[in-house]
Amino acid sequence: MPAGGPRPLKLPFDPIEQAARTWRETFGPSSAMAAVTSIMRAHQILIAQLDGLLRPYDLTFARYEALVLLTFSRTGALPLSKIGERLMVHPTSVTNTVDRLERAGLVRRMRNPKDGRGVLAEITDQGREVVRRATADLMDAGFCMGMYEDDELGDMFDLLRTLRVSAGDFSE
Amino acid sequence: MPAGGPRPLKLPFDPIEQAARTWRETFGPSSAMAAVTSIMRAHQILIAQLDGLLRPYDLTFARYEALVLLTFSRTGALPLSKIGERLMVHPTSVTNTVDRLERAGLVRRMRNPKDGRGVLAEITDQGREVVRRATADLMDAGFCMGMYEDDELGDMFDLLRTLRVSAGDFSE
DNA sequence: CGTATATCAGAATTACTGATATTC
DNA sequence: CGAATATCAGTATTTCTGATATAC
Repeated sequence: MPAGGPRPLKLPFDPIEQAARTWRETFGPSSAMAAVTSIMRAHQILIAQLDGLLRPYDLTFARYEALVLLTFSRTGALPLSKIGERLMVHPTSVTNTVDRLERAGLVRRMRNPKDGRGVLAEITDQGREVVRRATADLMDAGFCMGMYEDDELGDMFDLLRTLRVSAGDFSE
Repeated sequence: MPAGGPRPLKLPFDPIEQAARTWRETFGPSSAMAAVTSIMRAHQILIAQLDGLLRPYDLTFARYEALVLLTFSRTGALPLSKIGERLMVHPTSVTNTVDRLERAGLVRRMRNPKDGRGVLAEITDQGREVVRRATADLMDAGFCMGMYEDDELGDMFDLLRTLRVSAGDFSE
């Protein structure tokens, strides 16, 4: 489990900024490299903190996202294929995630009455309760983004949206 | 190896934006959640594309970063502890990374003459050549950030810097 | 028949928790 | 002696590559 998190290092300088400086001298323009490295590090920080918050519920952020997705569905159940599509994870990862949630009693596998090939994952009452409590904790923690103003969060979403569009995540 | 990458899904809508809408109705304000989810997805996209570009060199982005760090050092050699500090990865991950690079002949382990406890990783001539070629490829691909203007990349770096400062990565 | 849906086996990456030998 | 530096064993998570059984 991606646990405790990268302990604070408290370097006396910004390591990414310094690398960017050296980079510029060696290879040339470096703003793309600095931005990419920043995203990598931001992801690492957030995963560590979010997984830490979710550990009391024996959830990772990935499993939490799947549970939330089921909560949002009309009937509390979705085909595994749809889960993979929405969360953009590999089919085998969906199987894995649902295995783990099922073992914990948070979801239940069912035949898909609409499609004999398919399987539905349905959230249980216990699953709904866990999502409720985990979400309360995450929101109390401001999703680990409490250092930002609301408009900055909007700016970040807008900026990253360009990348997601280019990757072909969705049209329009 | 984090291979090929998440294939484009071409949903007819933005799944993160839609989740944010539902989220707002169910739990409340959602800009932090949308920003976090965007960072997660951006990381996933970038890792897949960068690792894809580096696969011909049998490198992952993590191993590439370590190699670049050595390139930037005065003597081409650094203590493993320093590598872990700069790249902000776990000591066991450094050992792992250096193992892999050493097996590929890109770095060489040496005693640290300044500290009998320590080990230096020194980049080899072959390692320098691989970095040179891999970097050329990455720069040709604009680090997979070619959809952004330079000022947008700067904005992104500045925005994410706030998160890194809050996480205690560095002071000032 | 060809495609889609899961699942399984097997492999790789990354990282965390201890525990340990060595050296400062 | 206490702290730092790797390393090792073991575990967890996630993902990818086939291969496969089932059903559309």
